[in-house]
Amino acid sequence: MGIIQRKEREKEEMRQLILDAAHDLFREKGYDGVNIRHIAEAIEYSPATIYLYYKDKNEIYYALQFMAAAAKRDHVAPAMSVENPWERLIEFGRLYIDFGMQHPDWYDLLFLTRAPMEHIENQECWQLGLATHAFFVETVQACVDQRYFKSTDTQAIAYTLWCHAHGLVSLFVRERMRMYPEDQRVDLANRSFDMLVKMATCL
Amino acid sequence: MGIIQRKEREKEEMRQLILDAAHDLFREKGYDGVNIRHIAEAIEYSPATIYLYYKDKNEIYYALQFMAAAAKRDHVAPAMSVENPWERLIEFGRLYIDFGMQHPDWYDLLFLTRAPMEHIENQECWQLGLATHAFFVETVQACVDQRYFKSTDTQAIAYTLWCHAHGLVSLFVRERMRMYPEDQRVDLANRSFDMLVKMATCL
DNA sequence: GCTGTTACTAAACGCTGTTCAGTAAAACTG
DNA sequence: CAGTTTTACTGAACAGCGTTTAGTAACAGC
Repeated sequence: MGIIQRKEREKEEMRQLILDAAHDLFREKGYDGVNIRHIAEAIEYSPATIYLYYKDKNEIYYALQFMAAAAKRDHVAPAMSVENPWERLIEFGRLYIDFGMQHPDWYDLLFLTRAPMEHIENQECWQLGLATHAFFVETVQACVDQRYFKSTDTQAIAYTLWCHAHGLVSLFVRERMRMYPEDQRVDLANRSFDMLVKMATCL
Repeated sequence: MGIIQRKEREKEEMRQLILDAAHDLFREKGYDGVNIRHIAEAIEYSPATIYLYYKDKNEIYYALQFMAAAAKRDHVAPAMSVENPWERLIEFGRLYIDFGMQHPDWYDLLFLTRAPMEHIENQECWQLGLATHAFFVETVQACVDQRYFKSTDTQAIAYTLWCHAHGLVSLFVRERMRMYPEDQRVDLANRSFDMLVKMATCL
């Protein structure tokens, strides 16, 4: 009676096949450049077949968003092992920005896409993001506890730092830094990060 | 020989008619919800007529982007008359964020839309944005000159402040603040702004 | 071997942005 | 005013999109 199990497995493999193809195409052409027919062609099935495994295009987006969230978690993971909370916070911020700069499309998907957010909050992707965010807030809390800040408003401190990092990456990702020569942009971003670290010390 | 002038004028009026209709529709339904046929219906012309006045949909977007830039300039204009550079800077930041919160669709269009940026840099909209940005940088420079900051890296200071404000607004606009209860979001944004002002004092 | 289920697809639908051939009015010319 | 050209506009179409449906061929169970 292993047929049902086999079918189940094949179904899951097919879902993964679609996702992998979508992922590859996305890295090549960006999100806007990919459509269902492209994905279908890549896996050598008809477009209609896709809809037997994913309700609609959004569901594929959500799955990719989850992959992006996992990639981000892995990228910032090294920061978690830093003992000192202050240094951990700095390393976390540095890696967060580094992730956004190196994977603008994923960052876009996670934080800038206008995809319908209503249906996403109970999903794995959002949970994963929340977990990373919780780790971030906990690190800020540890810094507050150890008197690295004058302020004790953990929530506001965390949000302020996040605003800076997110603003930095998204201005870069969405190309709103054009008033600065291209070869200065990364340097400016680095100086800005250092500056925020200094600012934070007297917060 | 006033016919040519009249035709010229009528052509300009038609362009404005299209733009006004697009603007109204956009405020109602958001950018994604508006298409050429909607605009055509609103002005009671056929869709093809639109293309006699605007090369393509992007050109209409650019024109709307210009309107958004003008609206933003007008919104932050009161800050320009503040004498003291430090207070001017704070007021400018406050109004910038206020604009983003009150007109998320316009802010989106100006700073978050993935519209092709290549063709925009020589246009009025970009010039307008540059002018506002220049005013911002000049204000930071005035603060630097009057020793409001310890640092003298005007560029990095300006960019850091912009990152924070932009991050704050865009997290709000693109609904990535869902981990905070809705009624706390504005308050958190305010606390974060106050915090950044404090941080900046010891920069 | 027959029957019902499953996996898949060709073709279509309705929606986009955009183009083009055709038309009727307006402007120019004599 | 009559004849010609130029202008302003449109209906119908095209290609590309996400998605649905009717139908088919292979498979599973008896």
